Amino acid sequence: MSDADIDFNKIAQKWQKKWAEAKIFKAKEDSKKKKAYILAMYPYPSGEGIHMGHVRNYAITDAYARYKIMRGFNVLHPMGYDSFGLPAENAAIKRHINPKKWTEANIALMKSQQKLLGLSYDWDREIASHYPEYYRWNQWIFLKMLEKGLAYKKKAAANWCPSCRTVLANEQVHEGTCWRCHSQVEQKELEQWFLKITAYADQLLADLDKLGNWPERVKIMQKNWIGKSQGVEITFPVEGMKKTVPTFTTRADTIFSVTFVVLAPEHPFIGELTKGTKYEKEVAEFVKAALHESTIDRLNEEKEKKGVFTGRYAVNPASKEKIPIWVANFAVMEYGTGAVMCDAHDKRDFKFAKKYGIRLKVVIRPADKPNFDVSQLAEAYTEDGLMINSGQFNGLTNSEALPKIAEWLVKNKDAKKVTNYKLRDWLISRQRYWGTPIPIIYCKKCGTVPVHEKDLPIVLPEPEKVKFTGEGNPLDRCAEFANAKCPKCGTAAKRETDTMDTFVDSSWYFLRYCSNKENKAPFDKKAAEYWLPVDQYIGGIEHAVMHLLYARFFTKVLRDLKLVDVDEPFSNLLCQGMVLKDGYVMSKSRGNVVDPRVIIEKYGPDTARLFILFMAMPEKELEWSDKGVEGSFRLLRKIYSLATKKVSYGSSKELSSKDKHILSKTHSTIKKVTELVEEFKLNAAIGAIIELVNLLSKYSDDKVNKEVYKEALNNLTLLVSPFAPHLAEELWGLQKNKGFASTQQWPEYEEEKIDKEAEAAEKLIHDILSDFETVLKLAGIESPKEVTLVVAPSWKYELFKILKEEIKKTRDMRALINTCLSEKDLKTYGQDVAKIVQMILKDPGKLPEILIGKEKELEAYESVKELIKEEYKAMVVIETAERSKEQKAKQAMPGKPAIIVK
RNA sequence: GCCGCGGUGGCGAAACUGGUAGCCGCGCUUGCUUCAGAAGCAAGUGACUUCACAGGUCAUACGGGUUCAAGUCCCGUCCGCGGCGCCA
Repeated sequence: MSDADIDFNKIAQKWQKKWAEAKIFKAKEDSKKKKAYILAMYPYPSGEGIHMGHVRNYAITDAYARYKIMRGFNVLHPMGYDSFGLPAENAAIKRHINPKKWTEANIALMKSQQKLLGLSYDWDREIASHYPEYYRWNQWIFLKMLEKGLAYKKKAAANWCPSCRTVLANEQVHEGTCWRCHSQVEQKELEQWFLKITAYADQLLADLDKLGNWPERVKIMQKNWIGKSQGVEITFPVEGMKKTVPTFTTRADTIFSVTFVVLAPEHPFIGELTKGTKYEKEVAEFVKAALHESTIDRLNEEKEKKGVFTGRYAVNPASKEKIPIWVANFAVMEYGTGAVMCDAHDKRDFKFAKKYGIRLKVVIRPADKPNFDVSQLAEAYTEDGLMINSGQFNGLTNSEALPKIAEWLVKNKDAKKVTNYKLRDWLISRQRYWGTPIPIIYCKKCGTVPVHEKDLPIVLPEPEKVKFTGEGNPLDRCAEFANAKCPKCGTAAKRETDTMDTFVDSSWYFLRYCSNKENKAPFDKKAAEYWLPVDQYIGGIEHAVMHLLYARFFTKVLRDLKLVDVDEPFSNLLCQGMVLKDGYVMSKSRGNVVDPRVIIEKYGPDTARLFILFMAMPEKELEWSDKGVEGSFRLLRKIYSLATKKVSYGSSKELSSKDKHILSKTHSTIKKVTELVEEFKLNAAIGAIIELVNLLSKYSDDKVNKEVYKEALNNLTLLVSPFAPHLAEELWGLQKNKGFASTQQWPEYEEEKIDKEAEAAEKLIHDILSDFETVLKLAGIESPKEVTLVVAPSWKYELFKILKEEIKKTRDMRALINTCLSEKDLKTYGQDVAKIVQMILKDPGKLPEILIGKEKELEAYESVKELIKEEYKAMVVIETAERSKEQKAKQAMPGKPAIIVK
């Protein structure tokens, strides 16, 4: 069969069918087997189907899952769809498409593409979050949280388009205007539901330490997101009012420097402070304008800091000075108390004070500048130093003073110790149709009443009954849905029409896979106990904080509800780098999506998988290009033809050096690939496989030993299986093996068969011979009578190899140099390795014994000698290496290697 | 802006705890094979220097520093990507 006849797609279809028939990827709880739960983040079913980023995610996950299967694990490797979300509703609004049908068509599309790839999913466990059987459990968990006091309602701001009378997602706001009507977007306060993730802030922080196999960067991001800080809340009495303004600070050492206080524009005191004063109007106008800006904008340090004086003064509890109270856009209500004490040792405060001519005062000076004054400063002094202008604390360093001042303020009842977090409670209300209805009923008599558990699920009305105009929340206008009876008193009442953030869906879906058909609970407890935690979770780095933090939070809540017995959901995490196209993440809006089907149709799924894996290390970001995809295809074809090639084997029972080389390479490759897969360096694992393939194809005409060659091919097939499973199955069959390659035992390497020197020697022989043949050609000699080989060992290479080993052993370069060189030389040449190497190169006679490792090489030269003798019937003389001779030899035969033919 | 990550040949990229920078692949060059093309096989391929070999010089975004030794560690700058709480 010629190569052109291989139809990789046909092979793929054949084996996909066989796998499905034999149900080899069906996962079943089995307490006798060690389990491995391998999970790729479930995708949002986009209208574009899957793109190369998905292929990367699935190829990585599948390779690992298949590897684990071959390692004898009971593997759970499921797939599902994160099928609620805004795009479906946008499609409904813009193009009048039924969001449910749209979503389900997208799922069908994605699934068909995933099936093309031949992934080892247990499709019987498929889930989708828009199924009522799924989201009823979102509602159930919500009710449990409500019981526990972990769900509550409060006012919060949302983007509001006044002309569409609707809430907008950040995504729907373009440069401050509505995506549809381009009206100016406002911030509007609405009553919304929150989940109390802050109750778990400490645990979420502390348990990061348990996640030893999470990428460090993800843990750091989560840590910063939680943003725990210890500090004090200092109370500033307002002059002339029976009122105090509390402010949070971690820098109590600067209290004597505090010369003004600023309030966030949302701060509830503002009205009261200015009521009836001449400042009232100006402040109100400022507040109104400031509230149009988003929080990110306001915190942006480059953005202009703006503020307005309230006309009121507070008293600094430490210095007793009268200090002005301002309102400023850089203060935010969400952090601390919404009020900031400002001083000369903070960049932002300093700039603000300069701008508005507010008095500043320094309390920390550099140790070397005794006469330090605020007038000398162009910007804030934020370094450490000695305390000045701070009463009894003068002379201390500021880090010494900090706890003392805090203590003193607490003792005087001007402050209390508090722990502050940047983490805020999770706002889950969305004013949209395509999400999980929040199971709450509002009754005029009974107030806010949770839906009865037995009445779950609260099912969304069919899309046909809902109008998607882009105005307001469609559910509000659907009387059939919105009208309900109060679960308590039975009178007419209104249903909550907000739906849940889709991050709720994805916060526990990994549990649902354990028992996706369970209908009495979110999941079967026993099954979850068996499968959890997820042993390997794989997904994009873009989920480093939100999804991964919410899922951890849910797991802890479910643990406290005694539903699961783990603290953490994902014991190992791999964040794959993103696949970019033209510098950006692939997305429809950018129009840079690459459909994998183009590659699959042309080359088959194995090529597509192999190629994306081979392109880069999984963690690294990747700029997509299909340049080189041919290379992966060629590799598969090469493996195929290698496995189907008729080889005439040698008859000798003795293993030749080539056989030894093959044997060693086979086992060293098994070792390497195994280690690399464990480390997820899949690109390098494929590289190692390529080396073995190249070697086998090089030797396949050389009368190799049958057993050795067959063993190599069999092992190669198994090593290839996680990466190109269809091809592996095909070859497994052709090699007359039974069963599926996919379920075979992963090959074990035998250390004693690995002989690095045999591998190196073979390479050397090969190199010399090919050089020799080239020289013959160049010289126009057909049958030489006498051949002199002048062998120049590569000292530099040897030297560095040995030096490297020695350094590793001794960890002391100097000691090593001393054993190699005399004191005089050391002085002359310094301690630069390169120079030493040069010196040694110039005078090989000086080489210390450790540098001489020629024995194996000599053996190789002997082999060359034998081969030449056999082939050319010539007499062969070997002259070992003096550098001068090497050079002479090279000069005698310019352009080519150190071989002289007589 | 803040948090995190990255910047290495013509291209995708390797490099263990600092120790020969560029594994493997693509592309390219030359040769073999072929009626021809495709495919395949063999050799070469960071840049500069040199008739050429040997050799040398310079190279991991930029500028400094630590070290016998830096892609790797430290400081600063520039550029790119992700996240920043209603995209998922």
